[in-house]
Amino acid sequence: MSVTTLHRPTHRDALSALSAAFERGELVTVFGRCTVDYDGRAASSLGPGDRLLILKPDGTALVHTDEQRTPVNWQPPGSEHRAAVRDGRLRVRSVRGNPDERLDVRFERVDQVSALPVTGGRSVDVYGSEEDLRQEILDDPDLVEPGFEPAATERQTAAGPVDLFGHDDEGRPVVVELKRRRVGPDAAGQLGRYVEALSREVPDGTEVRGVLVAPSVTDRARELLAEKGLSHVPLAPPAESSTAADTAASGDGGEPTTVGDSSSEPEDGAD
Amino acid sequence: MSVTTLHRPTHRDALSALSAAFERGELVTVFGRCTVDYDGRAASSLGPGDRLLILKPDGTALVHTDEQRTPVNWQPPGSEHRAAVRDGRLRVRSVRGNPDERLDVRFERVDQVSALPVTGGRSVDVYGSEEDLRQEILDDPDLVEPGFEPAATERQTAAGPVDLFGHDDEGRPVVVELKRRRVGPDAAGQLGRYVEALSREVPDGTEVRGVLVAPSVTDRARELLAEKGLSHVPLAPPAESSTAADTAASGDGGEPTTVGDSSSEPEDGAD
DNA sequence: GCCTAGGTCCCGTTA
DNA sequence: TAACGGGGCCTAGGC
Repeated sequence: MSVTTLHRPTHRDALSALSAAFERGELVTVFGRCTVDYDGRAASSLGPGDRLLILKPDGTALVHTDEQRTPVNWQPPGSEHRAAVRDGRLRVRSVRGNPDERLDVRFERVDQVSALPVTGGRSVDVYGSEEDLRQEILDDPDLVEPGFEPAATERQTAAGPVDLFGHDDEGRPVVVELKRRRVGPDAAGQLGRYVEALSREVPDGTEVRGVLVAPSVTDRARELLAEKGLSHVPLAPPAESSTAADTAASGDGGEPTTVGDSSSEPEDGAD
Repeated sequence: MSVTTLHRPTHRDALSALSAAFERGELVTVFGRCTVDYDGRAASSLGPGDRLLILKPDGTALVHTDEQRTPVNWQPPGSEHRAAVRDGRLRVRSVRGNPDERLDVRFERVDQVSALPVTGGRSVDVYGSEEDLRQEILDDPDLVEPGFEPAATERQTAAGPVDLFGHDDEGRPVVVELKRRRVGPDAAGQLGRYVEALSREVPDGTEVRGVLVAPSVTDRARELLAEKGLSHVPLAPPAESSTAADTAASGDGGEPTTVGDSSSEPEDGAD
């Protein structure tokens, strides 16, 4: 029910702990000196070093070094973890099909094995997404342009679903592509594909307009939009969406301690 | 020099361990009941639960639950980690600028704090990348089409750098876009942009051809290619690039133990 | 610093 | 199942 940790276990003991933890549906961390080999969509191999292996009960495997947000090697959810002792070393193998992929982590030394009973919420609602931008516009269509009237979201076309479809103040069909952040040439191309597809579904001679709603666009994207006769409306998702969690900075309780890069700035409790 | 672990430490002791570990440049894991709040490019908040927090000396912060490869919350490298005890609870705050972002993890209970001295290689060479595909073609240009002659890689155009540029057996300019895996409409659009840009840099009337080299393309992508007069050459990166690490399956040493989803298959030592 | 595109992208949704 | 597009994408390489 609580955390189980083995320090410098034998490889056999580490194996036992691993197996037991997984039967309990717990998350497992293994730290020690290991090599990592991956073969699947691509292939890689990593020489000996001390790294952190994380095994999740959903089949996820992560190998982390002391740098980067991205694991140096991994296996996605749905994989099957197997552990064994081979040649006196703990070997953790994570395998999946479709595509066929295999990750092998071979420990020559195990410093720590921990079994962590994870509970509680695992999904976050994120504010500031493209969906929030859509809602913002549906609440006030004039943000796109005066007289704009939304007709459908996710309207299907031969080129795929259009974020927002409607008509302008003169009744012309308008395709709106939404982006939560600054966009490059790809977004202009995407909008262009939708406009072209819709142009073919509409009576000959009917002009279909295209509007890219995004906080900003790069120069190249702007050129592309101009070439294709598309326009850009600068608009960002709302900063907050009702629920905020910003009630800090009250009451002391201990001097903050800076860790990591020792900044030269003076420390104080604020912010 | 080795692993340091605290079990059920007080919040103050956890704080001390954290600070000490970071001064030693070690990776830190914290497991316990916590809430997580993020505010930056977007915003989110996560209610109480038992989760694994990983703090790297390069400024990376990861909050993992028992599911998914992607952390439920995080902070990219370059952030600054600070820890403090507020209202009797351990609070880890990770902040960065450009963009301004903040991650707060507040523990109401700390089950374990570990400091892990990570060493050894942290970067992998991956085989099967787009670069390997390029090399494959440079070694044998006929793979694109008989008589194809490469002239430049990363050739600059107004629309950006072209993966591979050359001429066909009749001397016509050819733009080659490389993809390591099956591609969709976006790749067709990308190639189209390059072809169009190059057409403008070339004498009037000179036809610029476009070739998409990829293992396969989706139906929609195929249609787009056809519309734009572009072609597809089915070709994948080489399966292996000299260095292989596949010498397992020799010698027993212990019965493999299946952990995780208990598969009904009989276990044996092979593969 | 921004821009551009690749990635073992991951991930959810829909046809 | 495959395909398509979003993502706090992350990350590397240029300019």
